[in-house]
Amino acid sequence: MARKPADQSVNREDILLAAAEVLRRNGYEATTMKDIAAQVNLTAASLYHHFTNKDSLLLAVLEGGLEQVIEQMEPILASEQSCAFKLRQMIRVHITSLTENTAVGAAMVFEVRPLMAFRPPPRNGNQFDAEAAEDFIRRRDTFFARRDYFENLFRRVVREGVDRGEFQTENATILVKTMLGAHNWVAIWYRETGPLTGEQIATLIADTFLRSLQPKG
Amino acid sequence: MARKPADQSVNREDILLAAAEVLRRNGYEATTMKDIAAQVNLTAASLYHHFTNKDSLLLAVLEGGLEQVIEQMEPILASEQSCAFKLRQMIRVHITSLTENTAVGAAMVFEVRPLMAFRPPPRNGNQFDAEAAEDFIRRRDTFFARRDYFENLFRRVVREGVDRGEFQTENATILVKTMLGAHNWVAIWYRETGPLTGEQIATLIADTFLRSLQPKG
DNA sequence: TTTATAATCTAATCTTGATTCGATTAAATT
DNA sequence: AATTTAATCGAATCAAGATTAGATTATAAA
Repeated sequence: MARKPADQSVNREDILLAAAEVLRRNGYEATTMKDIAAQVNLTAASLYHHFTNKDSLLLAVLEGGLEQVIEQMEPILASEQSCAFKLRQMIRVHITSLTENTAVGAAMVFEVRPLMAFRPPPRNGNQFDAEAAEDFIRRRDTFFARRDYFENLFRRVVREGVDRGEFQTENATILVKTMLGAHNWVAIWYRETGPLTGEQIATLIADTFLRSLQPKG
Repeated sequence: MARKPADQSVNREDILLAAAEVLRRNGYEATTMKDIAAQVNLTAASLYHHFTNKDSLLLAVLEGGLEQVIEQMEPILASEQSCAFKLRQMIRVHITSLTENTAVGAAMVFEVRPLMAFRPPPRNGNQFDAEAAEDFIRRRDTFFARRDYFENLFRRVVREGVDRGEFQTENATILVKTMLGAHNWVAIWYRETGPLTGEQIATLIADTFLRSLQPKG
C-alpha cells in the first residue's frame, strides 16, 4: 500500500539541510520558500508536499539540530568518568557539532526568536485552522522544553562536579549560561577557512572553562 | 534660518529607542515601519522624514548602541590599573550596558546579520540610486570596523596582561571571542524580573574569566 | 498491467509592507 | 505679519511572497 519514495526524489532531510543553508545566509524572515526550494531544485509549491508551512519547516530544522546534539550528549553524561572529563567531552561535542554544520548551528542561535514570535498565519477565508496552530504551538513548546533539558545536562555535570569537590563555582546556572553563550557564539564567527579547526577551538574553550572551575585557583 | 525642532515633536533618538524595542520583539525583517511608527505615535510615512529607509534606521540603532559602549570602554583602557582590574571593569561595563538596555543589546546580537544581507533596494523605475546604496554600504562597513575595534579593545588588555605576567592564556583571540559570546548571550537570556541584577551577573562572569586567566591556576 | 499514492509543477490568490507623493499644520526667523 | 522649513499625515503605488488549487507524472505494490 505505502510506497517507498523514489531514490532521486527530494526527501525531508534534503530540504532541512538546504533550508539551514539558506537560513544562514538570509535569516528566517528574509528567506523565501522559493529560496529554499531553489536550493533543492524544486518549486516553492512543492515544499508544501513535505511541510505544512514555513514555520513548521523552520521548526523541523531546529528540532533536528537540537536532537542530534542531545543524542551525543547523553552517553557522555551517563559515563563513569570524572566530571572534568565529562564536561570537556560535552563542550567538545557541542562545539564541533556547531562547526561541522555551521548552517544548522547558526540557525539554532538566530532562528529561535522567529519561532517565538509566532503570529497566527493569515486566515483562509474564515476557516479556523486553530487546530493546526495549536499543534504548532505544542510542538514549539516541546522544542523549548528540549532546549531547557539540554542546558540542564550541562548544569548537572557542573553541579555534580561541585558536589564531588572537583569543581568550584559560585553559581552553576550562570556559569552554564556563560559557557553556552561562548559555544553558540562560535557558530557565528567560525569560518571553515579560518586558522583553527572546530576541534582546536573546542579544546581552547574547554581549557578556559575548566581552568576556571578548578578549585584552589 | 534653521529651525529648532519643537519640543513635543518626535526626534531621532525617540525613534531609535522605539525601534530597538520593537526589534527585540519581532526581529528586523518581521518588524514593519508601521510597528516602529506606532511605538512613537506616528505613521509609517513620517519615519521617512527622519530616516531615509528601513535599513538606515536599523543601522542607526546599532551604531548608537556600539558607540555608547565604546565610549565607556576607552577610559578604562587608558587608566593606570592592573590588567585584571581593567578587564574586570570592561566586562562589567559591557554586560551592564546590555542589561540596562536589553532592547539595543539584543539588537546588537541579532540584527547584525540583516545588515550584512543587504540587498539593493527595489529600483524606482530605472533611476540608479546607486549613490545612496554606496553610502549605506560605506556606513555599514564603518560599523563593522568599529565592531572589530571594540573586540580589539578586549584583546589588547588580555595581551597586555599576558605580557605583564598577570594573565595566562593560550590564545587571546579565541579567549576574547569566548568572552564576548558569553556577554552577548546575556542580552538574550537576561530578564529584568530575574533573580540577579546586571551588576551581579557581570561580577559572576568576570570572576569566571579572571579565575581562568590567573596564572599558576 | 492496473491502481493508488507520492512528488512535482504552473498558475492563481490574496495580503502585507516598504516607499513615494502631495497636501497640511506648526513653529521659528525675519 | 510674512516666510521658510520641520513634522506629519492619508492615500496611492508597486512588488514580493506565502499559500492554495488543479493538473500531471512517476513509481511501487497488487
